[in-house]
Amino acid sequence: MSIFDSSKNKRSTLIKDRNILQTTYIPDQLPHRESEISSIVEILTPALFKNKPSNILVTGKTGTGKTAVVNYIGKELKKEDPEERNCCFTYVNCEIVDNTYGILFNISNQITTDQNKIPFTGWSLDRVYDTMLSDIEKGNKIFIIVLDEIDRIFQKSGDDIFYFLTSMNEVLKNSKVSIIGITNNTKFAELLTSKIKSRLGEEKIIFPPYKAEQLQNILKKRAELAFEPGVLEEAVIPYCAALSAQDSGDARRALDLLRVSAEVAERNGDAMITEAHVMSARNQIEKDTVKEVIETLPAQSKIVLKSIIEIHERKDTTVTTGYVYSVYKEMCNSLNVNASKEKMVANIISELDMLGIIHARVKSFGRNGRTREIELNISKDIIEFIKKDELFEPLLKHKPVRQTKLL
DNA sequence: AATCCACAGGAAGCCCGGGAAC
DNA sequence: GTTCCCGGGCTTCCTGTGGATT
Repeated sequence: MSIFDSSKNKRSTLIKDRNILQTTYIPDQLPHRESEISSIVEILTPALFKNKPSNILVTGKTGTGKTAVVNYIGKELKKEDPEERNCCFTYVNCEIVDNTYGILFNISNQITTDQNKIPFTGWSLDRVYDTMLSDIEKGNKIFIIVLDEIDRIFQKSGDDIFYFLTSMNEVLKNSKVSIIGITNNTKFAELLTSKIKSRLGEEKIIFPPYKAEQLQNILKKRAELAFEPGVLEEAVIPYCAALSAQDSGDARRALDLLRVSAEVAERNGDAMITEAHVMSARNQIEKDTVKEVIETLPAQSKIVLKSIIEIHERKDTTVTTGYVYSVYKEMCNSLNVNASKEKMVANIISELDMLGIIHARVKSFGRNGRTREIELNISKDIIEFIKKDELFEPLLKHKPVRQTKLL
């Protein structure tokens, strides 16, 4: 008898292969990205003949298939040149490693085959540069280096790595280096110095967001592989696609929606996935993201939010900035936290508004001044969720103690 | 039309912690 | 270890504003 038994027995009857619905899965075909693929392939083809392709900057919003397309091309490139005689494809995600050393370490360890690898830490950057340079030279081929989420490095470590990587070719004789930068920040190019901008962005490929019908095709392809036949109600995929297209055109989110819908159906023990499941999946996803946003809010913001909730529950008055501030100050007192000034609280209120947690609009009350009228924009169970935050535990504990004292 | 309330919202300065340079 | 510098959080200061009231 194992604690997993009962759960194991009611294992999925709907989903055949869960992996396919994960966002990390790279499919064999990437529908509606044919033109992007062929432009990148065209740019990269010289690499197969040991000529240096132009550097490419790939931009587009999240979930438009940038990473998938580039990795797919990488896979195909390897098929064309299985022994990596003429070109070698290297992928680094800069979100995970975001300092210059880490990136060089990562690239060079993918490139070098032999023993003298760069250690995880300890060398000076110059030595890493030199080692890498000679490794690349020794390779005697074209190195295509993909830097995903390229804007991350820039934020943390500036642009010296770009400078290094792009200027390598001036020194190299046998080998050459091409860079493919991927970013979802459309303004990324503007942040770079003009010299690097022109080097890095020799070619620019922009990935537009998917339209509803394109999302539909993508989902359909995945669903055929992932689900048992006949478990999807006909309207489910169009519905998922429409919802996602109207939000963002983000294929990742569309897939998440489909996957969570299936999970909801499974948990209910239903034999088919229906529109209703999609609806509740959507609610759940939204709730989860809101929860996460709230959970990661700084303490001050949480206290402001809690103040707003408290006033809101008094029901008798409208919530205004001044009112919030007075409640906020009291609460800081009882929590033993030092309170910020009015302006700060006003800023936090604006922030909460931008996050969509509250709805604040400026309204004039005539002689009674001009201030923001604040409404909550979250559901009841999320309000309960905030109240349970560990930050406010002292408040819960204090009240009963005081009461017993009074008695 | 003028007044006045209770802030909004922008600019500038202060302070503190962390990392780099010495 | 000390100093310097930088960035970001926060405060201070200031001007602006819509509309009920006078």
